Amino acid sequence: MIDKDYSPENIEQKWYDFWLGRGLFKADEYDDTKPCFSIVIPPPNITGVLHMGHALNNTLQDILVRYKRMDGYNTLWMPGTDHAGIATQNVVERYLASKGISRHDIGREKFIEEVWKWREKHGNLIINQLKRLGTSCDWSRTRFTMDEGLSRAVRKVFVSLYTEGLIYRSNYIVNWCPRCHSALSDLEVEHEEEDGFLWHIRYPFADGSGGMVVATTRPETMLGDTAVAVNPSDRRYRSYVGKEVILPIIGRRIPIVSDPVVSVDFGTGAVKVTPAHDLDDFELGMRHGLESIIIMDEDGIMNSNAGPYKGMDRYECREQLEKDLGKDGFLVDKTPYRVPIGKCYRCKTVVEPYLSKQWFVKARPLAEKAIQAVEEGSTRILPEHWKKTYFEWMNNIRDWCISRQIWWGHRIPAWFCRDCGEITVSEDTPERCEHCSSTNIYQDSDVLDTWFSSALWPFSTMGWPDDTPLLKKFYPTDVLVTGFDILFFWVARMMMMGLRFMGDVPFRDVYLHALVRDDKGQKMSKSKGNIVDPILEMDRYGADAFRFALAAFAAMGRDVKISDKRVQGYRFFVNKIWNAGRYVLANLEGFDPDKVDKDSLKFSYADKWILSEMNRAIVDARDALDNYRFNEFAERLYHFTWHAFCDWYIEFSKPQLQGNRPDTTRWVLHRVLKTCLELLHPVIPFVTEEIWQQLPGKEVESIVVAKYPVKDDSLEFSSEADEMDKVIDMISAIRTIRGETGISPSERIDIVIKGSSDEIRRIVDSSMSYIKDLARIRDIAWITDDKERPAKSAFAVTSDAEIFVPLEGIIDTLKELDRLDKQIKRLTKELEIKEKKLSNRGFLEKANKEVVEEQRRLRKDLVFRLKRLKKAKDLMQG
RNA sequence: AGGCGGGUAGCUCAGUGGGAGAGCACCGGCCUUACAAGCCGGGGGUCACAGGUUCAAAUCCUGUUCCGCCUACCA
Repeated sequence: MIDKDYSPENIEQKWYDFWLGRGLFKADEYDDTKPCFSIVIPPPNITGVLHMGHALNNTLQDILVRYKRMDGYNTLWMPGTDHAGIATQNVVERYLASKGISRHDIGREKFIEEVWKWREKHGNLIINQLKRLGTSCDWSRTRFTMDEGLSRAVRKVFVSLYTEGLIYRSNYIVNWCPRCHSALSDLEVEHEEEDGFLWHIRYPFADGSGGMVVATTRPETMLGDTAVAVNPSDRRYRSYVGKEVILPIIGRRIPIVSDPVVSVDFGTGAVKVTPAHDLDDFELGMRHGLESIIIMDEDGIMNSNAGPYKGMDRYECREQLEKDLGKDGFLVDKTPYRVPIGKCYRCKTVVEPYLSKQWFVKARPLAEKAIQAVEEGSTRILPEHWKKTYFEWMNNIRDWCISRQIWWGHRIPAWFCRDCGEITVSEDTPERCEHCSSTNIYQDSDVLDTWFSSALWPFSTMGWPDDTPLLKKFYPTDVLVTGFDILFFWVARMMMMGLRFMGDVPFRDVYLHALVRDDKGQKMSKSKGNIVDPILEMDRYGADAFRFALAAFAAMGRDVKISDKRVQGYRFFVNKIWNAGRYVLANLEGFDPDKVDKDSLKFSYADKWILSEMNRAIVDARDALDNYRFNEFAERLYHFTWHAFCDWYIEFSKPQLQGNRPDTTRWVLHRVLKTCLELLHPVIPFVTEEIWQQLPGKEVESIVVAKYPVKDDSLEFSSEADEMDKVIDMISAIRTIRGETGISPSERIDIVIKGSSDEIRRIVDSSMSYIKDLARIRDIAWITDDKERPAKSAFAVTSDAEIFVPLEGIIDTLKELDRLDKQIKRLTKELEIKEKKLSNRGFLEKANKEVVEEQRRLRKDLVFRLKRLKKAKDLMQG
């Protein structure tokens, strides 16, 4: 027997340990008897702490994996973590700083050691939090992007792409974070607009004949200007092209060039050109053969090219420069302006476009196949509308800057020769330059973008570049479940790398879920203070309720809005399951389903009804999961479990257990509860296991590996189920009368029924006990003639019967008339709509026959009920 | 600038051609031995707005408007 009260903390850890102990989450690459299903986890950062995004992401994956595992698949859910270069380096630097140490104090090697130490100590936090959620990963295979095997994959990929010319090193404008001290890829920059200014600065002509005014949002960059550009079609400036201006303060003579990229109508129509500090300017500079002058260092401090501003921070320089320009009369205007700002997505520092030598991946050739794969449907992107976004980005893809000027990460396998200056790229550490054989070589100090190794995740985790049995069996994976925010960062790049190195897509489906927001739809953030902490939610309500809430809100393509209160709501559901379990178990003592001869069972109406409902729930649940409709899955089972099984069947079972076929009832209770638990297990793993373990008649050691329910045609009784629906309608109708006329629930009453057919009488007669029990009826009398209708009585009509509650003195006649009027009014309105529809010739001719038939049937029903209601009203007034 | 998503009950959202739904909140009645974390009953919506297609529109098309997000080199 299970405890009276449900408390998650008593069961969650227990069963998780049990599952791990039995190795139930393990995949078997040598098993050839089953179909396969595989997923790789989106690896969380080792610095990460479980947030709602992780919780949603992993809950959805776990639902799929548990479903497939139960459905007989050889299932691999590959777990692991990501080394998160910049983020981790930041964290460890902060930690060292608290002890008064900088990474430069201890040097690269020692620092890396410190990071590994840190990882040993803290890197498992998030993994443990995932376990708390109940995730059924094959933990024995846990990978880390910095593992030797994965590092080998990184080196191999780098070398082959380099050899093919798809990786190159070049001087280019990159997004530079002066705080992280590193280049960033385009994706790692967050764009937003801020209040700023547009400065108008006059550059005098070199020949002293006047000057021209340029507009800029970053005046300090003028120190690196090497030209002024105008649009060739701009009449105002046409004659100036070819002349020179003198750069104020610096005094450098720079040319005026013309280029179509310049907008005539922005600012003054003349733009200052700083090739070393702006992407457009750099490209313009290339076209016009302009010099690039770098004016600040890697910390954003002005260098000697900045003349008098050397040593100033870029913003300090901006202020001072503005003063100086004003003093010398060069500053013509300063107007407020919304300035687009790029910020480092890690530390929010304003990035500086910066000219430097970096490694790039030539993305376009790789993108082509990735585009094609989605076009052809080798990989499906769901929800579909993300396809367009994917294509949009892929079609306009730019080269990917992969070098980072930090220490923590995969060091670039390239060596420079001090003698000949050439580069040697090699998987293994080379002893000499492959160009001049000099031994005077040194390795590039940069590391690779973390996403470079993440891009290999679906196959590097399975042992690539070795040709492992795991790869053979489980690549490509079946589905990738991840947030849409890393569609480009990660999904697109895995597609490119998978196709290039495995010759096949990394996954058949990509299911992109939404972001988790608060209940007002706002993004969660620490500064807003609206964070919902998943660990706290699990502490309060249990992992089961928490998971169910996430699944129930995960409608495809919509944000997941969640609040503490909503999780609590589903805690009530889990509690409901718990209590249903208690009820069934209490009635199953001494019962062994294996000893029951199924053919000898004599199912009642109610039995047949719930078994048929069960079949429908099974079909719907499977259909929902097969199509990633998690919310439908959750809601469908919620409804079946609570409102079909608990609200109706368990109540039906009570009189049945007292009747003459208790064993049949037990069999049904057992069967339906077991099925409920198995259906729900993917989303509610713990409580389902706790109850399931106590059920008699288990075939396997755990619900984790129980067969996922399939529709059982031998338990399908649709016509009897329909008849039971009529009984349910009648019980509801009687309850409504009771509720609306204020008859005390404890009072048993007599009713009179006039059926519309012999059929209904037969049905009611054989369902008498249910009606009496659930509607609290003492006696049911039948009438066949309208003359027998009781005069002063409350009245209700269903599609099949009229129900009278003759309680003179107890019912208020006026109130009852009012009640009847309200119903008559409502049904009349409905009937009008039907009449209109059915008198429409176009409808009769063009609509489907079934639809017309259905409308006719509904009209007939309405006519019947209206007629009876009016009659009841007449009688009441009479 | 372009793209995408959304506007349905008081709140949060399902529903994508044929009778407007759920959960929560609200109102009324119940401690009926699985469950008061519960049971029974009830009220509540011009489906953003305007056109169009159709026998039929919350659903498809066009436009308007408001909100959110993403991409973009107008300094």
